[in-house]
Amino acid sequence: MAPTTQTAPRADTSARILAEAQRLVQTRGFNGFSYADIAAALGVTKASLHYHFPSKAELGRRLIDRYREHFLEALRRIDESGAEACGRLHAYIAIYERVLADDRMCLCGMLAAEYATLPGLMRDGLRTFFQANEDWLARLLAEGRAVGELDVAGDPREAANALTGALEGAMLVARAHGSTQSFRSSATLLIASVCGTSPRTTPAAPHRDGPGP
Amino acid sequence: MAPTTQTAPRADTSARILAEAQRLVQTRGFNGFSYADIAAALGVTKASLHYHFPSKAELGRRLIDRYREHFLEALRRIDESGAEACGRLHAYIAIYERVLADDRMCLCGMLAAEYATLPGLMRDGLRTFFQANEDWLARLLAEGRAVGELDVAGDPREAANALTGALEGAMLVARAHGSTQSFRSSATLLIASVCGTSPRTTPAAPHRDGPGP
DNA sequence: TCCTTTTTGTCTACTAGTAAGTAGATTAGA
DNA sequence: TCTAATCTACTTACTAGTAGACAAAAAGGA
Repeated sequence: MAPTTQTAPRADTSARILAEAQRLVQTRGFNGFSYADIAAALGVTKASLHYHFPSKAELGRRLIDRYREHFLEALRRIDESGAEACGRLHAYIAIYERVLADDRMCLCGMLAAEYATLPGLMRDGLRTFFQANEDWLARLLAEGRAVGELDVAGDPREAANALTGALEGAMLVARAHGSTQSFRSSATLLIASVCGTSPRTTPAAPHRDGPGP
Repeated sequence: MAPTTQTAPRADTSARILAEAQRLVQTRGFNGFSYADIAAALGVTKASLHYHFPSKAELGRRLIDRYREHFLEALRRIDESGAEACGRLHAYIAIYERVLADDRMCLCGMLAAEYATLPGLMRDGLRTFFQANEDWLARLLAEGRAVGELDVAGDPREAANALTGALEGAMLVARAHGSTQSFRSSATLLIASVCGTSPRTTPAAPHRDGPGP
């Protein structure tokens, strides 16, 4: 294997593996990279990766769980911002926008495409992510409608599901299109469809603590 | 290789390869299957596949081109149906619905996720597909708005782009969700957002001549 | 403090299996 | 007899995953 000089063990290897693996999944898909790719990027051997994450399936599951936790943290921050429904919706969409600005697809959106080829553990994790995501969004829509701020027809859960799908799809085609602008204009239209007036609060400040969500 | 008894050459092998390859891309992604999978499903050898499609990249490109042609044919049929804008929009969405009913993702939506890993030839084909798709849809939206039938705000091209993305994304999450209903309710909301009243014509009859689009 | 033991993380060197792709013989039909 | 289509048998490269040696640090005991 490549590195012939023995490097000192470093405590953050697990974290570095996760970060690089997440980047690879978000840009190339779970079937689009190998342990060798991670190893090369990090300057370690494949065996070392297997020490930290025995199988690719376990690594994948960890990535999903971590992504969901980061995502839910971001949602919690939005809740705590005290913004009105429309501002919170803008902040929600800004999360997606930051992912795309980094030339990435949503981790779980990418994995959703590969769903049929994923190990069972990962499939369960995916469903949990989308469920939690849509739960939060449905609550936001319901509250926004209750105070007369948002225009949501029918079941908020269905609207949340549609909005999630629309955002994931907007990222998908924007990446093939090679234009972030494509996503931005789609997002604007989606916002306008539920949020007639312009937001009364600015979106939450973009946080950049880690690689995701 | 598996088949030891020499089978008689059959003229439709190319077509059978394309059909099976398309099914595999739509269910597993371009990186989620191999020539061996197609060979096994068809009872031929890998070498035989390479005779018809020298490389996987060429096979992929052929799949995209064919898919686009079938798709545009379907759009032409909708145009020729003489339905009003709202009915044509329903028929357009019915195309996606039929793909999903077959437990498949849109071929190009799937490939869009894998975009970064695709050979150049395939990337070009993908962009052409989305361009043609959105061109048609933008024209429909513009016409529908001109006759006062559709409620489209802003540039019809941007609305078409957003709608395409929303439908692709709705398929994506519906597949992970395991429920066709998820797609259907999203589609209903999307239609309602531009097409206030119910359609005055029934959607075009589902054609089933081939494997796609 | 010095010495031993254990733990942690890494490496080299391998396995078995699969990937795409090729060379060349063989068959069947026009 | 020629050509299209198929087969057998292979190559090279990569896949996930493993066994076991090694080094450094941490922990514990005298």
